[in-house]
Amino acid sequence: MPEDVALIAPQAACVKCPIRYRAVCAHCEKDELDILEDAKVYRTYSAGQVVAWSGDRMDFVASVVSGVATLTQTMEDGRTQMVGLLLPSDFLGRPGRERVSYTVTATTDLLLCCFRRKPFEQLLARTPRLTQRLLEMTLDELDAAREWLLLLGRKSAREKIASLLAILCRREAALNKDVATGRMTVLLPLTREAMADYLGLTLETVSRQITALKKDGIIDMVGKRQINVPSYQDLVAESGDDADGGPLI
Amino acid sequence: MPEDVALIAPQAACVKCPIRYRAVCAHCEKDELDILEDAKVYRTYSAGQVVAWSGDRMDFVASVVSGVATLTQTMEDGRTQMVGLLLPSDFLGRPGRERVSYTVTATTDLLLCCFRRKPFEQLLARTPRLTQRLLEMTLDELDAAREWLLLLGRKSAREKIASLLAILCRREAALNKDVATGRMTVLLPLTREAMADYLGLTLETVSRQITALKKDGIIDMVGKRQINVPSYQDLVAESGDDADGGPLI
DNA sequence: CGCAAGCTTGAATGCCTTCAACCCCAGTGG
DNA sequence: CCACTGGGGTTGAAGGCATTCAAGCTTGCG
Repeated sequence: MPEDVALIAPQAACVKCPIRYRAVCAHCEKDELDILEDAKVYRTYSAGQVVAWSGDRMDFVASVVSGVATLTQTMEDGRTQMVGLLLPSDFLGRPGRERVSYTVTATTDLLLCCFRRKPFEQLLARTPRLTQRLLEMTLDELDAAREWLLLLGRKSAREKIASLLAILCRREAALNKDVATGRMTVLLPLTREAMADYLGLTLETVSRQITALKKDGIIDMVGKRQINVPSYQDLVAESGDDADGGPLI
Repeated sequence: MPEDVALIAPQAACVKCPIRYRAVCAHCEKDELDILEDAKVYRTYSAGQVVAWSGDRMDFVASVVSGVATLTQTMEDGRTQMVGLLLPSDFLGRPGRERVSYTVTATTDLLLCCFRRKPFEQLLARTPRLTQRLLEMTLDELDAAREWLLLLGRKSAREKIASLLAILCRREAALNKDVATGRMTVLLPLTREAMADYLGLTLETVSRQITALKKDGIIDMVGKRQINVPSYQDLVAESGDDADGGPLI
């Protein structure tokens, strides 16, 4: 099998799914879940693999079950900006649109729970609960994008790095139904270059600022990818956000 | 009446509304429209007025009928980033959230078609068409936010200005169910400072780059606010986007 | 008229980028 | 076994683009 084709993985039952209550299917009842169960296919991608190129047809939408994927936009001269960071339970694809607008890349090994687009759209049309959940998730993503606009538009390189690490801490904590605080540790799912594309910086600047945060005791590292945060609050203080940093409810 | 309280304006019938087929109510049937008709109240704000401060309770959601509003985020030290630009037919507010996350400001005289939040949420819950329309609009806004991320993260000051003007040209054309091309003219709904907040620049840089585009014949101006674009294509060429620049469908 | 808000222009500074060299380390094959 | 290789990462020096600070202009309006 060619390396650039996704593997179809054996699939687990929805009721045992680790993202059962956080993904687009969160509020589905038994009968709706049965329909999704029949329509779904698991696919796996390995770190670095491109899931779809901008402009490609994509005949499925999906939930991220495990791993991390990014959405990126590239200008003609090669400048690249990440515009989406998809973590477990996040939704990939836009119902009603058959071509993807952004290049989708697996930055770690990735497991997607895929639904063929047409059947999924039909189910959407007759399952208000599903539409409502997707709306809720899209609104959350819009809020996240707006935080990101502030980061890109107004924050210094140091604040950008601290913000990204704080975001990863919060997502990590949320996975365990917890709240970020005190001592934390994060495994970076991104290369320095991907971090730079997220933050609108160069990879050299990312590297320098990580070194600076390390020197100042805000973080320390085990290898290149594991980051220990002695105090989440101190990290947030470096991010330029106000104390809680959490979204309003 | 104190200046900072919105005026309640006399309201027109929904069937004669200029945004009838583009706003959140676009796909509503007669009976659904009747409910909205009863629940709606028009409010007007004058240019510069704040509609709601970040963190305020807002007991209504609304459609922009005419005029322009912005959503902005401000850091503790005063750095400000615009995170939303609401033009006619755009939706304001988030169902399910009683406090606003961003400061909402009228940058021109503004007419809002307001719905009390609770009744609107109830209608949403039992009117799938309304939810679907709101989902569609939110997805469009997310796409726009992602274009914006590229702009803030990777474009030069000159490209940023050209991009903003091109966006305004496109929105202007869309109002007339048209497509931007050739000679265009835009009335800037934003001060230089608001443009700077949109673009992640200082107002001085905005001013300098507008002067530069003028000098290069990409635009010319009548007063400070009316911008003539001799060639929309030339403007887009300055924006760094590829030729069509339009979103994929 | 005179003021203030919005805007323009100039000069100096600084942050981040660019270009370049080098390090680290895991995987590979002689 | 170990030299080789290449991807990912770090560090240094120089330069550029946008910011900062400052002054002056334009225009609408009380």
